[in-house]
Amino acid sequence: MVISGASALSVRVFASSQSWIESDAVDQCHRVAALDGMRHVAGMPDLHPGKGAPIGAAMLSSVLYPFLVGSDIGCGIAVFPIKLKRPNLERLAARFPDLDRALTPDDELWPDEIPADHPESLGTVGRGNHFVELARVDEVMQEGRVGKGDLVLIVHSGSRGLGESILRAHTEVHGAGPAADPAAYLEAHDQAVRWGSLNRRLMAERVAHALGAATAEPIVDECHNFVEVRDGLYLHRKGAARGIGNDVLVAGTRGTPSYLVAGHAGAEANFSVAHGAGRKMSRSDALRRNKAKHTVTELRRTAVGSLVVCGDRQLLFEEAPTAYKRIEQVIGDLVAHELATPVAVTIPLVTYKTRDR
DNA sequence: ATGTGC
Repeated sequence: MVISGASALSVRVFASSQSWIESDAVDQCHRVAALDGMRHVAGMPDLHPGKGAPIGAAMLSSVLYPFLVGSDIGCGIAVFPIKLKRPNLERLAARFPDLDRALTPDDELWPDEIPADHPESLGTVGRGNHFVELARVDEVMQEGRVGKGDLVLIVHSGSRGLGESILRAHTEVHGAGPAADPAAYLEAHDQAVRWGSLNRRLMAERVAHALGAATAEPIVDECHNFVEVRDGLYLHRKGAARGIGNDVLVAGTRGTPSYLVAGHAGAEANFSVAHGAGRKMSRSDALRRNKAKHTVTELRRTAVGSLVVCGDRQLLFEEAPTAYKRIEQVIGDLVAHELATPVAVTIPLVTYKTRDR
């Protein structure tokens, strides 16, 4: 849908009529489009309402607005090839390391240099929709990246407390207003982006090491919460990855497939692709409805046979597959709008959310 | 989303 008129608001949502997009999220896109300096708002097929700003949107503006990126600056998804001899799911799930415990300088994996001099919570996954997943490549549509049957680690996490502190420092003074000193914000932002990427790599190394496997360079590592300077304008991405010749892992849920796609989005889509299935229910709705619908046992052993490591019952209900849209629909919309082409499908084997207790 | 808010 293209909505523009006397107000010159430019909003486009890349979703078919069959895709459920909450009107609150579209309203948020229009409010963002009315901000000073805003040129164009592109909603991805996983668009859903966020706190103030929509999630699953790329927003191009001559003015830099930190709140459009949000607190988890540098959040993204990386994919690491991993080789295991004979994957026994129960045994592997039990061997996952404690990713709620931060690395310390005593750890073998402790890096020589840490962006932003922020050693706190390094190597931890966080909460919410973050996860580390061992998955198997189930189908290959385009050769050259992964092969059918290959195992991968999918790491979805961000900059933890660092990005939050960067946004808070801005918000305390300027609220939802523009960055008073864009260069200073961008410098801190860039460090959070590097910190997030390092964090994902460290988690992959922690897991691979615990599972007795070798680590490899990621085949994909794309942020979906960041701002990019493009032709002198600020392209804010909030739950929207770059999709300009690069591959992106579009995450399904803890119980459904994920898709590796090749992005080829243009200006109308603000050069972006979706980052996941997108929430269909708010966390509170998901908690209430899924408590009535599922047992903990069901959610810990999913419909595709995967195991979910999650010692937090509430998080398990909030993150249940039924709280999300169908990933096939999101991918279908990306394809229909020529934003991306599927490369491979992965099926979860073991997903780590938070330590078992 | 968050060394988590009232």
